[in-house]
Amino acid sequence: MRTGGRGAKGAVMVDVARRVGVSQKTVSRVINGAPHVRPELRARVLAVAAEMGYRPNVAARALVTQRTHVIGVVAMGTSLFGPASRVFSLEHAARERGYELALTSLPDMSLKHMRTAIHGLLGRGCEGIVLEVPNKVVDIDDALLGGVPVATSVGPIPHVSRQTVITSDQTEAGRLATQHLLDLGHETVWHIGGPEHWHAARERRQGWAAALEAAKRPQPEVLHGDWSAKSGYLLGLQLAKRRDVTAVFTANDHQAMGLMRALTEANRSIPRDVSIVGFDDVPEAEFQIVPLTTVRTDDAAISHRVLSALVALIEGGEPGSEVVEMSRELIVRSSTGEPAHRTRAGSMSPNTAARAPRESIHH
Amino acid sequence: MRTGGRGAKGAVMVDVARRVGVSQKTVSRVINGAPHVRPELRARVLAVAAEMGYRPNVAARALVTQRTHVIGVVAMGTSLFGPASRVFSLEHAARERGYELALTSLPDMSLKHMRTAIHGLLGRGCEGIVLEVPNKVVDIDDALLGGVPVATSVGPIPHVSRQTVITSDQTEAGRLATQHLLDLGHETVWHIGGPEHWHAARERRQGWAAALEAAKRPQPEVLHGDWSAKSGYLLGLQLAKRRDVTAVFTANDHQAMGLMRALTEANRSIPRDVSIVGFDDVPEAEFQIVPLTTVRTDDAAISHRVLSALVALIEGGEPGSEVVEMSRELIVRSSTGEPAHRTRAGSMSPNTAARAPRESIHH
DNA sequence: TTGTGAGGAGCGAAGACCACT
DNA sequence: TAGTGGTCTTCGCTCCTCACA
Repeated sequence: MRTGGRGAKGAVMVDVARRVGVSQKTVSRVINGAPHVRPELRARVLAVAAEMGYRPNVAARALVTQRTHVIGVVAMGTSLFGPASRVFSLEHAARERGYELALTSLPDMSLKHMRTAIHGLLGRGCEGIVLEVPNKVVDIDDALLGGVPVATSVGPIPHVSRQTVITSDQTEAGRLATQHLLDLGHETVWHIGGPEHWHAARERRQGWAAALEAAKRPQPEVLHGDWSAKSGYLLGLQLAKRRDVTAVFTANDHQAMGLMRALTEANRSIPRDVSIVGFDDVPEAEFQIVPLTTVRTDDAAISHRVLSALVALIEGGEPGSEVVEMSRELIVRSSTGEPAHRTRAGSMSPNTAARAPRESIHH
Repeated sequence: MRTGGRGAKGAVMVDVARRVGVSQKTVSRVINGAPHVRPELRARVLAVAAEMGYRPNVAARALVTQRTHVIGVVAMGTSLFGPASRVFSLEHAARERGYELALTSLPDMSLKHMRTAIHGLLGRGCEGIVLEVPNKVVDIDDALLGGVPVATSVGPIPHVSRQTVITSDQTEAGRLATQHLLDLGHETVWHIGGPEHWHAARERRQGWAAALEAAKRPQPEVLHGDWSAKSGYLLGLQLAKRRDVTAVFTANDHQAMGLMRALTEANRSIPRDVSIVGFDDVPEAEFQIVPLTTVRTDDAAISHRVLSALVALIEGGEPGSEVVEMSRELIVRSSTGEPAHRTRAGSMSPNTAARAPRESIHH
């Protein structure tokens, strides 16, 4: 067997070695850029390898080096904008560092699925795991992990020792959004939050609460959505009934869209009757019928940090936690304005929503 | 060495075998569910394996079986709704069949990146490739692929012999959208298409053209966006200037959103002055300030078909092409209505856009 | 003969160690 | 003594062959 060609299966190192007339080890050295090979020989080996279409066998290499360079990702709600774009950021970050991702997306957050997912990832030989699921639903421990490290930005995972938690201070971003509304003159700000088991939802809510507290304003009861536009709409119908609601901060843009719909349906105009601030700055936020004021954060940077931290753990670093100052920027568009009673004289137009935006749109 | 425990690295088959007092081969049989093992012995082996936290080494297995069960995916524009959700559908489909995905997302569509991506995937030992990029920018050939099969729903890839193309008739969906507008009484329908190198964009446009042709209506010049809300907005500004535009079919929902914004900015109301049909039925389409009429297709089903086709090729099937009847459904909401001149008597309200929707929203 | 099990040979590459210049 | 390059072994597992009830 193995008479050189071996059909469609592709050449292996020995084949290249024989063809060049050197040992397999020498080819190995060339392929891995190891020293102690004359430049001319190196070039010849490379040439022959390319000519034969040689491609190193990852399995063989992984077997002997005990390294797979695979990083597992457990994600959820991947049809959502946030989670989806984070996965792709992770993918890029991993590639840059010579790792690849093994993705598992969970249909729901049952604990059983979680464990199965982790188990599967471990079975694939991944050397570290990134969790992109609500940390409250993660039920794993050191025994299950078998020493594989974890990194995440969703908050600390209980019962896992080798982990690094990246905390991206979203509180400040939530505070920023709320403060903007207070600055405009609103007496207080309502909040449509995300699911409480999501770390990001809790932080944004905390930021909102902090801003109100600092300004000594009453804190209305929080309404909790599920990130979807529909939940924003349903909760928005409730808010629309209350005449004392003049400003709302929603935990993400899609909920804000639903809210805008609900308010419109109740004949409350935006921003004359109610001002709205979203979160995420999804690409279409700027192009809503009422362009949405929102907070833009640098999610990709966080993903990169998470991946760096994980790689550090894999390569022998110490577990720990880092608080990362997440860049955030308030993008003011047309969905926010002063409360009606303060500008009553100037804006009696029946159709504020359809007016030209305050901010020109950039191309 | 290898004195049973071997520290944190986990047990291997021999360890389990020794512990049970059988040969390593017997453990192998048990793990792989092979016959010729007494039930009691099987149970004991399983118990000990679990107790020791034994996990098969995928690299070793792959090395000897020459199978990796990895499927490569080359995706693009993954922050877009369509591509992102397709990737996750593929992931589920793959898992069901015992395969896993290796994802590569391209930052842009340079040919160089394409080749690098394929090369990387092949280097990882993937047994098949799914292309989720515009087929026009794919520059690969049998030599590069080295016999690895390809499956895709983006149209045939030149110079690749082992491929199966799943054609999901989106033409019909485009026709449906256009016909709806014609049925409402619009003289003709304008079209904001997607990038022409995307197969889906071409098909949707063709459907639009076919509907107009069948009805013997004039075909306005097509405007081409890039799937983004911003492009819909910019092109929409042009359409807004023309008083003869009463109906527009956009190739996706996000472009439709931009268009709605542009029309609103130009003080044209939706649907009184202009009716709009989108495509995709993204979750937030229903909750826009003017709920969007759109076409919903079963993308996930197509992804499953693509994956099935690829697995068939991997496991020895014949290349070919399948035309799949893609299920589609027109979701009529508030962004479409009869043209103004036909209902002039009844709807002189200055603010049609903000009125309650025609369709009640389901919970 | 039919289960049931053990023993040995690789899979493809990398590392330790040795042997030439 | 450096620099070069070759030999032999090993990684963990599956398949093939063969020995025993």
